[in-house]
Amino acid sequence: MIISTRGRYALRVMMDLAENSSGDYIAMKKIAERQGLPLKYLERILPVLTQNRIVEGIQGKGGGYRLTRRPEEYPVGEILRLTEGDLAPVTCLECGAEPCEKRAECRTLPMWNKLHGIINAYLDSVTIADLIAGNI
Amino acid sequence: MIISTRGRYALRVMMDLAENSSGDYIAMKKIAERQGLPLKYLERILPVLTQNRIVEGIQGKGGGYRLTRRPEEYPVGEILRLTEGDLAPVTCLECGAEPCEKRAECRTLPMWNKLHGIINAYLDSVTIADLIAGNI
DNA sequence: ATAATACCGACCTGAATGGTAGGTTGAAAT
DNA sequence: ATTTCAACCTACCATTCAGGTCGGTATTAT
Repeated sequence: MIISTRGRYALRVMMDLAENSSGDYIAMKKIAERQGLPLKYLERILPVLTQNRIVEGIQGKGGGYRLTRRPEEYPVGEILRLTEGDLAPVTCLECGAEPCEKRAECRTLPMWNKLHGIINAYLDSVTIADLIAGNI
Repeated sequence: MIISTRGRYALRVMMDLAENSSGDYIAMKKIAERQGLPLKYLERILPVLTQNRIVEGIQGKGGGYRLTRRPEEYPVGEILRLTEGDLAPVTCLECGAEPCEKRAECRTLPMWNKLHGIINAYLDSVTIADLIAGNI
């Protein structure tokens, strides 16, 4: 399994924000209720999205979250890379990984590299708008 | 990360068996030494390969393992599915998973399905012989 | 008999998942 | 000013999984 609940919940939140965008900020409590997800857990997932300007978060009464782009401008891959970390198929390809000493002669690495590329290319070809429209 | 050491080690073993096939059975101890992998751990990984006739294992002195097909007849995907379980990107798609009650209306499922297909198609297009030949 | 080998089950450690609990900060409504 | 609602933050916790290790048993050639 690659994609944990963190990434899946983040996608659900993004879709909810996209579908209920009236210009107002939307409280996470509303989204949690609508989507049937644990509020406290969502609160732990969302900071990375606000820090990366994926969504805009406003505190205080009447606050909440709002998209910063149009739904068709959010590739699914971008959301997943932020919430899940790299979508690397093997640890060797992860960003922070200490380089494997067999890297130079490794004969499986090209395969993992290509797989990594294929996965990212596909996930970046789908947008939040596509998910909503059922355009898969 | 999708692929753990189980699957990666299994591939290394298969490549080693393919490259050192003289018709004789090859002791796992030899492979562990050559590849620098923990023998005891390999012994825990291999039974699933023998049970599925991927390799043939013979006990006793002079025993060991031997491929049952030619290297070009082993798709990487087959080895990985046996050692890693499904290569499903989300738990919802795993074989033994209890069906999600939102499955019918889930709008991300088609994307996961397609991704799953893409991953399997690629990994099944590469064979052990390709890995050895650097044919990626 | 002995040595070498696959095979098998129990155990162990550390990290990650999937949360929960409780509080702090900030802004708007009263 | 006070209250209320919201994001934000830190610590904790239970369960599962990764990546092994350990010790032994069954089987076969010499």
